[in-house]
Amino acid sequence: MNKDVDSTSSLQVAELLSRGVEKVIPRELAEKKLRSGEKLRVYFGVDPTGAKLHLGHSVPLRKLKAFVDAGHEVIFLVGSFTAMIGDPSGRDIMRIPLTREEVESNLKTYKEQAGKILDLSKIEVRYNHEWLDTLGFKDIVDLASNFTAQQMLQRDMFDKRIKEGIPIALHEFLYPLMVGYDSVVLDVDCELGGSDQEFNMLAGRTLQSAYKKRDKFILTTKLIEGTDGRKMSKTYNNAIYLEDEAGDMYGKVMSVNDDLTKTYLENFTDLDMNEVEEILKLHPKEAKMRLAFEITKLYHGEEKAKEAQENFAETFSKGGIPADIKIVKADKDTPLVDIFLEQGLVASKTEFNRLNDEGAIKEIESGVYRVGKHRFLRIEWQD
RNA sequence: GCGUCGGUGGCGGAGUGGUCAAUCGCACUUGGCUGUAAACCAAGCGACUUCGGUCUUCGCAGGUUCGAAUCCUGCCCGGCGCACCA
Repeated sequence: MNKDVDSTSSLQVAELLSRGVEKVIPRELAEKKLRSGEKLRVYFGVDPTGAKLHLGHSVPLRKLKAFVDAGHEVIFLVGSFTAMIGDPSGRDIMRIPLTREEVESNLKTYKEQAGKILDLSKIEVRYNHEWLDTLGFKDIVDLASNFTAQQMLQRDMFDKRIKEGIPIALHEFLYPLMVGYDSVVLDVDCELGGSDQEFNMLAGRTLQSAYKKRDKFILTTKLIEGTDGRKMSKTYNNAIYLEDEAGDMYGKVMSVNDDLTKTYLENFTDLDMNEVEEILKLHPKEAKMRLAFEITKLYHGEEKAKEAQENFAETFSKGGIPADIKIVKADKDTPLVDIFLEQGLVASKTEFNRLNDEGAIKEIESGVYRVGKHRFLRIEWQD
């Protein structure tokens, strides 16, 4: 049952602490704990906010998996209580608190997505409302006494908000206390999180050592750029989602800046770093195709990934017709505009006319239309 | 509560009675060049149109005016200051 931890070789420790990792605080403690050969208690906390997970989210999840694979005791903490409050980190406006019902439905979605990376059944799942629900005011005051107003105000986003006159609600200061208290209850050796969680995790470290005398180290994972080089985020429309179809996923990776191929290989695939180096010696396009293949394979399996690759080559390199092209039947008297509009290929008739003027609408073979780069439709005309 | 400033298109941010479907930047779309990369060049970016125009937009609701995003009234929302420390 209690199998030996097999991550004690320096090489494995180095990989655990470097790949996809932004910071390890404090480093010496992390190395000492990992080298000791003991099974560590590690946790990763997430507020189920209902977001669609993208590759950026996969970095900490994959790191968590690495800890599971190395034989450590891993806890997946659901911020069932904290999600109702909202994390101010990285936010320039106040977050709207969620209801418990929303949290529950979000969690379901989250688990489905995270399940693509992690086998959640192998992990202990906890919910922080278990202990945060019942905390009294006295306990909170006590927790708060471990921090100063200055520490809170120094945080970037608060500083920024003050300068820009955007409100900071008082409860937003409480968030780090709450997630910090999670550490106290769970009493762990290590906490994982995105780099935006550094402050919160450090607060947990302070509290845990004050209350439990166990010193944990924290490990933050890197923030990876999206397809256009900016931070991967829904708002920038540059994210590759875990739920993207194989073809889509492959295509999106192909549209990423060449400069990011290495970063993506390192952080989004399981390939050995030596192999990564080999791949990078290829022509940039070849390297990226390999990257797209590997990522697609991870989420859709080898077969789908191959199909996606072949389809991509056929459609875009040769200018052919995609294998999964949408087919509609239409009366031969129906104007093209109406069909396109109905099928969502264009947003309005005006847009249709505009695209048409620009030469963006082409009939690449009888009945097969291509709008712009990646909108296709096959129409079967009926008499 | 009082005072004060402000709410404009995905975002930032002009405009302060007509020439405003609304300058500009970013984002986005499309064409060119390509490797569906980047960079670069060009065009577009409310809807409908018989391409002449027409219609709906500038927090919400009314009003003034030949005419309002622009003026007035009321309402809603937000910032800041004051009210405690002084």
